[in-house]
Amino acid sequence: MTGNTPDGPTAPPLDAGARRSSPATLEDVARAAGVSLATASRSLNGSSRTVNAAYRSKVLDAAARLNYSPNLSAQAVARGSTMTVALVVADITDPYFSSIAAGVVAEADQGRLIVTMAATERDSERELEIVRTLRGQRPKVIILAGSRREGDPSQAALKSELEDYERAGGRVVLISRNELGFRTVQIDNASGASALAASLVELGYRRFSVLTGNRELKTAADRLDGFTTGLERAGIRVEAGRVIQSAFTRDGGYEGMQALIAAGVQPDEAVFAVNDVMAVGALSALRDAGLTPGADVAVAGFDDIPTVQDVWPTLTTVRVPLVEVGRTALRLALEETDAAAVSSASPVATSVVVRDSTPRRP
Amino acid sequence: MTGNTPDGPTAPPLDAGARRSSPATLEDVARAAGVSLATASRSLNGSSRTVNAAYRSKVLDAAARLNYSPNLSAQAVARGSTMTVALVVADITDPYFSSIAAGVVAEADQGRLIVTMAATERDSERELEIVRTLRGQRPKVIILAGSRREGDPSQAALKSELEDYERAGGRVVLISRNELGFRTVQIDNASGASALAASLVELGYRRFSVLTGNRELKTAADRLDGFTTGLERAGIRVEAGRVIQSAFTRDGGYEGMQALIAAGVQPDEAVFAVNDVMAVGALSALRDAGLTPGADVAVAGFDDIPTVQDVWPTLTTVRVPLVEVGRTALRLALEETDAAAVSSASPVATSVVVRDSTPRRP
DNA sequence: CTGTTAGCGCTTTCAG
DNA sequence: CTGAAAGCGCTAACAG
Repeated sequence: MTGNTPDGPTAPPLDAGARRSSPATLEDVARAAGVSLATASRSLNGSSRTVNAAYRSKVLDAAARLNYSPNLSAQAVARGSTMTVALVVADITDPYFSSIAAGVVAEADQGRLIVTMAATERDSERELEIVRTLRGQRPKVIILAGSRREGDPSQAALKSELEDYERAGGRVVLISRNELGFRTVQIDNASGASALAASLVELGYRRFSVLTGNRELKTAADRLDGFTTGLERAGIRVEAGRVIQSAFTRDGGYEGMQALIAAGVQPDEAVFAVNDVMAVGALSALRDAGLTPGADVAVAGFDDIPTVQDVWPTLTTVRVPLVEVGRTALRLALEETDAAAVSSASPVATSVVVRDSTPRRP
Repeated sequence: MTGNTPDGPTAPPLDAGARRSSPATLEDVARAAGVSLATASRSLNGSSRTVNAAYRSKVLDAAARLNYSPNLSAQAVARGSTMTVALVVADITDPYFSSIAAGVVAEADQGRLIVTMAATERDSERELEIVRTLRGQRPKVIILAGSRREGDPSQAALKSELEDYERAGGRVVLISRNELGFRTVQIDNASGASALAASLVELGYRRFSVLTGNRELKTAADRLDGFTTGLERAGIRVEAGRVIQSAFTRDGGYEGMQALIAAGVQPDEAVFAVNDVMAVGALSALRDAGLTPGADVAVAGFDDIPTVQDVWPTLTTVRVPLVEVGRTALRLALEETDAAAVSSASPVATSVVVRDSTPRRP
C-alpha cells in the first residue's frame, strides 16, 4: 500500500514525526537509574521493604525524567487485585443517583481508587448482567445503588453472583434495605416518612394521598409504610383509592398526579410522593391541570435532591444526605471489620424539611 | 516444566467449603476442556483464528461450568491496551454533566467498554492532576467534558499531557470548543445564543441583561458573544452594567440575579443566564426578592436540562442534546478516520425552546 | 487447525 | 539491602 489518499492535494500531515511512543516501563526506569527491576519497584510503590536512600532517589529521579507512570493493569495482574470500585446505578441522570455517585467518586479519590460506572436503566435483568460482566474487572468493591425489588426472580441469581464475588475476596455494598445479606448503607425510609406524616398532620392536613412508585421497590414500599404508620398514630387512614402506583420517575409522578386529579382532589389534601423526582412531576401535573400546588393541593417528597429548592413552590421533603451516603458506602466497603457487624450499623438519619409546598393550614 | 500430572477424572472444582476461592483462570478452563491454553483463548475471545467446532464447544462448556470470566487486567497487559474510557467531568451532580455521562455510559455499553469517572470540581489544576493519574489506567479514550478556560496557566501542561497520551495511542475527545487541537464535540453555543436573542426580540423584549458565568470559561464567553451578536442584528445593545459575572453554577445564577435586582430591574427586561442551572438560580433569586419571574422579569437559559420543565415558570432555553453529545463523544473517539477531519465535524445543533419564563410582551 | 512458548509490565519470593 | 528469577493471567507469534 502506497498510501495514496484520494483526499485531495492538501492531505493532512501524516505521522509527522509523531511516532507512536509507548510510555516508559519500570524496566526503562530501572535501567536509567542503574538498578534492578526489584529495587525500582520497591522504591516507587509503597513496599514495606526499605531501600537505600541513594538508590531510591536515583529511581525517583529517573522515573520523573522518563515521565513514568505505573501500568495499573500490570500491577493488578501481579498483585492479584485491582484498585477499582464498580458503581452500579439505575440512571445517572437521576439526581438521586448522581448525588450518590458524586459521593463515591469523592471518597474514592482520597484512596487512589478508580471508579467505574454502569447503568441498569432500572431493569433487574440488566443489573444482573452488569454484575456478571463486572467480574471481569475484578473490582475491589461493587456498590449497588439501585433498590431491590420484592419477589424479583433475578434476585436469587444476583445474590449468588455477589456471593461468589465476595468469596473471591471482593466487597459488596448495597444502598438500600439490608436484605441480601451484604454490607448495606441503610436509609431510614420508614421513620423518615413517618416523621413527615407527623409534620403534615401538625401543619393541619387531615386528608392524604400517596404517589408510590412501583410498589415492588422496597424503598417505595418502606416509605409508604412509614407514612401510613405515621398517619395512623394520628388516627388517620389513607383511603385505598388514594394510593396510586406508577413509575418511580418524574413522569411516573406526573401521571400519578393526573390520576389523582381525575379522581378528584380536595383542597385540604396533602399528596406524598415517595421520592422527589416524582413530587416534582406531580407539581407540574397540578399546574398543567390549572391548579396551584401548595395552595390548592399540598405536595411533599423524599430525598431532598438539589432541584427541589428551585421549583415553585419549594418542596417539603425528607432530607437524605445522598452525597454522604455515597461516601459512606465506599467507606463501609473498605472497613476491615466483620461484614455482619458493619452492615448492621445504624441507618443514615433523615430529617423533615418543611418548605412552601405544604403551607400551614388555617 | 512438564507438570503432566495424571489428569485423570480430576472433576470440576469441588471447593465446596473453600474459604476463599479465586475465580477460574483460562488455564483451568483449558485443562478442564482438555485443550491447550491457546485453543481455549482462541475459542473464548473473538480471535480471528478459527477453532474446530468440537474443541470450541468443549471449551465454551468448560468455561460455563467453571463460571469463567476473563481477567480484563491480564488481557490488557497481554494485549497492550485496555477497554477503558475515562470520563472527566467538573461535577457529577450537575445535570449538564450527568446527562453527558449517561450518554457516554450508554454508548460504551454497546462496545463492551468500561467507563471510569473522575470529577475536577471545576479546578483546572485538579483536572491536570486527574489526567496525569489517568495515564496509569492506560485508557483507550479520555473524554474531557469540562470546558476550557481562557488564559489558564495549566492549559499548556494539560495539552502536552494529552498529546503524550495520544502519541502513546490513546484518543482524546473534548466537549467544548475546538481549541486544543483534539477531536472535539462542538456545541454551537454562539449561534444558539444568537437565535435565542432573536426569539426574545420577536417576543417583544427590548431590554436585556446577561448572567455570564466566569467569563474566562470559553463556553460562557461564546454564549455571551452569540447573544449580543444576535441582539445587535436587531439593533439592540446590552448595557455594560447589565452583564454580570458570577460562578457558572446555580448559586452563581442566584447571586448574579441578586446583583441585577439591586441595580434595579425593568419590567420589560429579559435576563439571559448562560446556562440552565444559573437560570434556575436566577428564578429563585427573583422569587426570594418578591418578584414574579416571567411576569416581572423574563428569564432564559441554555442547555435544556431536564429540570427546567419542572420549575415555574417553565424555562425558555436553548436545547442541547446532552445525552447525544455524550454518545457522540465516544463515537468520535472510536472513529478510525483522521483526527483532524473528525474534529472539524459540524457542531451539534441547538434549538430555541420557548416556554413560560419569557411570555410574549403586549 | 492446534499446541508450545515467548512475552506484556509489574510484584515478590528467594538467594546472595 | 539488593538483584535474579519465578510467576500473575492472558495473547500472539511461531512451529508442527
